[in-house]
Amino acid sequence: MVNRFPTTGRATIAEVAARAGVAKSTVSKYLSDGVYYVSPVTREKIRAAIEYLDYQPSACAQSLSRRRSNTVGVMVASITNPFYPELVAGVEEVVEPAGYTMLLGSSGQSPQREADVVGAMIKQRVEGVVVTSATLRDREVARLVAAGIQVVVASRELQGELIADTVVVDNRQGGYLAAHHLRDHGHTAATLVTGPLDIAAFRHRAEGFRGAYGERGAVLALASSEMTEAAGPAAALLSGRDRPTAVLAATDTIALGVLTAAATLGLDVPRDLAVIGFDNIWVGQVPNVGLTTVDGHSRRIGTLAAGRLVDRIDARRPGTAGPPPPPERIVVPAAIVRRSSCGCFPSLTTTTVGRTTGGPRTAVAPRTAVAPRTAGG
Amino acid sequence: MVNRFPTTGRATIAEVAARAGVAKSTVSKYLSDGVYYVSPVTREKIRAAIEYLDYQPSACAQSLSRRRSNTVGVMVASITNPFYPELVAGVEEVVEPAGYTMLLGSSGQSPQREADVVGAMIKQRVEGVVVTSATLRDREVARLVAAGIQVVVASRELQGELIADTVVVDNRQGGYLAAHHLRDHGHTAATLVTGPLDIAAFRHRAEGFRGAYGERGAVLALASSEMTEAAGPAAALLSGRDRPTAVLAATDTIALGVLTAAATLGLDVPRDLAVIGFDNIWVGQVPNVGLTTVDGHSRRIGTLAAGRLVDRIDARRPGTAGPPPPPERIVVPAAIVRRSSCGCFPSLTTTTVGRTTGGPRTAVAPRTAVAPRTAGG
DNA sequence: CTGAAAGCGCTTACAG
DNA sequence: CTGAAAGCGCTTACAG
Repeated sequence: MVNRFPTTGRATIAEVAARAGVAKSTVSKYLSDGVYYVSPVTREKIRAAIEYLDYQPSACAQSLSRRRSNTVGVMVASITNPFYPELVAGVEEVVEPAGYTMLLGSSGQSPQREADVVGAMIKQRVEGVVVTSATLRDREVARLVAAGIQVVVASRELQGELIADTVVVDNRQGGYLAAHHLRDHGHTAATLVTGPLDIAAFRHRAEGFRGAYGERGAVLALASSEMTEAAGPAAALLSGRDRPTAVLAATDTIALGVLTAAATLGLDVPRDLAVIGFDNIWVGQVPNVGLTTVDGHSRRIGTLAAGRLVDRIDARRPGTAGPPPPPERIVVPAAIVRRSSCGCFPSLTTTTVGRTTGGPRTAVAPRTAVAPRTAGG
Repeated sequence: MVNRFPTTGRATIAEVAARAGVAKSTVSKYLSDGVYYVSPVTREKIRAAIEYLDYQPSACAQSLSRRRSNTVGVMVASITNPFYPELVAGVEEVVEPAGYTMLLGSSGQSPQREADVVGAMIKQRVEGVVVTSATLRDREVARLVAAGIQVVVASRELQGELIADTVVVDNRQGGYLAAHHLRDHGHTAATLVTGPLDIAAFRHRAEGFRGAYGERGAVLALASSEMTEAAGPAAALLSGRDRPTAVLAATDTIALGVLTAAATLGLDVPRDLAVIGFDNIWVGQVPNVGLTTVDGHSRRIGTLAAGRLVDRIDARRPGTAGPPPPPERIVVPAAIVRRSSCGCFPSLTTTTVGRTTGGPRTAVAPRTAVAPRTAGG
C-alpha cells in the first residue's frame, strides 16, 4: 500500500537502512548501542546515513515493539498551586536521567477530570505515576494499580488500605512542632485555620496541633486553602473581641490569607498576632512576608517518590526474581523554618528580614530578647 | 511467535474482538465513534466486551497507525520559576480540550539540556510545541521546524528571522508605562535593574524605560533575574550616597530582590524608594509585598500561543487547501497593576493592603493625596 | 557479523 | 453492515 500521508520528511529506519546499504535490523542493532555487535565499517555507514537524514527513531514505534513506554506520569491538582512545581521538579530530577519521559496531568478539583487524567495515563501506557492530587479518590489509584501501573502517592494519604507506596512529610509532628513553637512564644491558646478535615494531611496537622494545645486549641476548618478564599474567614476570626493571639495555618497559602486579614484589620504581625504556616513555599521568604512555617520538603518528597517509582518499575522487569516488596509508607521528618511572623524576629513591619532557613532546631529565642538579624545578598 | 512479555493484563483490541465475536476492524470502527456505521446489536456486544475487559486502546498504537501523535510539547526553562506555571496552565487549558496530550520539558539554563529536550520532542513526534525558555537558541527552534513540527514561541523573541509564530507582551510599552508611572510619582530620575540585555525581552523593557527617562535613566544589568541573585547588587546600588529614589525592575523576582535589599538597608518602600516590577506573578499581591508591576499576561499568552498552535496543526492536515499562513508576531498590550510599592498607596509597612488589580488605566494618583484602600475577603 | 521474518496494537482502504 | 489484509516504524529471536 502506498503511503498516502507522506510525513513531513521524518526519516524512517527503512530509509536509513536503504541509504546505508544494510538491513533495518542492522540499523536497529546499531541503535541499541552496544547490545549487539556491529562491525566498524557497517557502523560508519549507518552513522553517516543517520546524520544525513537527521534520523531520530520514533518513540512510539519503539514503545510498541519493546512493550514498554519509558514514560511516567505525574498527577497534580493544579500546577499553579505553588506547592507543586517544586515537587514536580523533584520528580523530574530523578525520572529524566533514568531515561523516562514525563507526562504531566492536572486534575483540578473535579472527580471527572481526575478520572479523565487517569484514563489518559492508562491510554499512554505510562509505566508508573506519582499521584499528588490531594483529593484523588482511592478508586482512581486502584484503577491505575489494576492497569498494571506502578504508583506512588506523594504528599497525600490513601484513605483505605495501603495499596501503593506513600511518601509524606510527618504532618502530625509538623503540626505539633509549630504549635509548640507558638506556646514557647508565650501563647497559651491558639487557633488552627485549616483546609477541609476530610483530607488526611489536614487531619494529621490538626492532631499535632491539638497534641500541643489540647483544649486551648481552637480549630477553624475552611472549604478551600487558597489565599483569597482564606482571607475572608480569617478576617472574621480576627475581628472578634476574643480574637486569638496566635494562628497556625495548615498551609502557607492559608497563612497568607491570614496575613492579608491581619493587614486589613490593622493588626501587627507578630506583635498583635503570631502566624505560622505549613509547606514552606518560596513566597514565605520574601521580605515583608517573613513567614515562619513548617517545611513540607516538597522537592525531597518528589525525588523520594520518583526514586521509589523507578525502583518498582525496574523490579517488575522480567527476570527479576521474587515478588515485589509490599507498599511502604515513607515519612519525612518535619522541620520548622523560623522567620519573623512567629515572633522570633521583631516585626514584619520593621526593616528586618527574617532568616531564610531555620533548620530542624526547635529551641526558640525568647519572645522579647532577640536582636534583629539582617539578611540579603 | 509467542508473546514472551505478557503484559499486565491490559487487553488488546484482538481480545475485545474475540470476546465480542467480531473482527478487530469492527471493534476499531466502533471505537471511531460515529465515523463508521456499526449495527446496534454488534455495538452492544462490543460495548460489553470492552467493559468486561476494561479495554482502553493504546495511544501509541493509534499514533503509529494514524500517523499522528495527538501530542504537543511545552518547553519551559524551569517549572519552579513562578512565571511559567500560569503560562503552562494557559496552554493546557486550550490544548487538553482539543484532545492533545501535553508533554512538559524543562530545559534549565543549559544549551545541552535544551538540545536534549528538543530531541525528546522530536522522538515523541509531538505535533507542535510551545517554546518559552528565555534562552533557547534559534537553531533549536529551527530544528523543530525542520522536523515538521509546528512551533509557537511564547513570551520570548526569535533572534533572527521570524521562523515561527511569536506571542509576547508589549515589553517596550510595558517598560514605558512603568517608567512613566514613576515619573508621574515625581521621580525625575530612576534606575532600571534588569536581567541580561542579550535577552530581547529585557532589551525591549529597557528601551521603554529609556523612552520615558532618557538620560535620566540609569541601567543596571544583572547576570540573573533570580530574587536571591538580585538582592546583592541591589543592595550595592542602594547603599551609595546618590542612590536612586525609584527603581524599575525588569522582572518581579528582581523587584523582590530589590525589596529585600531595601529592607536590609532600612529603606522604607515606597517612601524612600519606589519600586515597580514586571510580570505580575501572584506573589506581588501578597500583603506586605504589594508590588506594583506590569502585567505580563502569562496565562493569556499561554492560551493565545496554544490556540495558534492548534490552528496550525489543523491547517496542516491533508485536504486543507493552500499553503500555511506566514509566521506572525502577536503582541499583547501591557497594563500596569498598581499596588503600594510605587507610592500609589501610602506604605508597605502600614497595614494597608494594595489593590490587587489595577486594570489598564495609566492615570495615577498624585503622590501624596491618596486615601488608603483596604482589600481582603 | 548480518539479514529475513514475525510481531507489537492499532487503522484504513478495499471487498463483499 | 462486516471482515481480511496491509501497513504504521520499530525490535527481537532465529538462522546463517
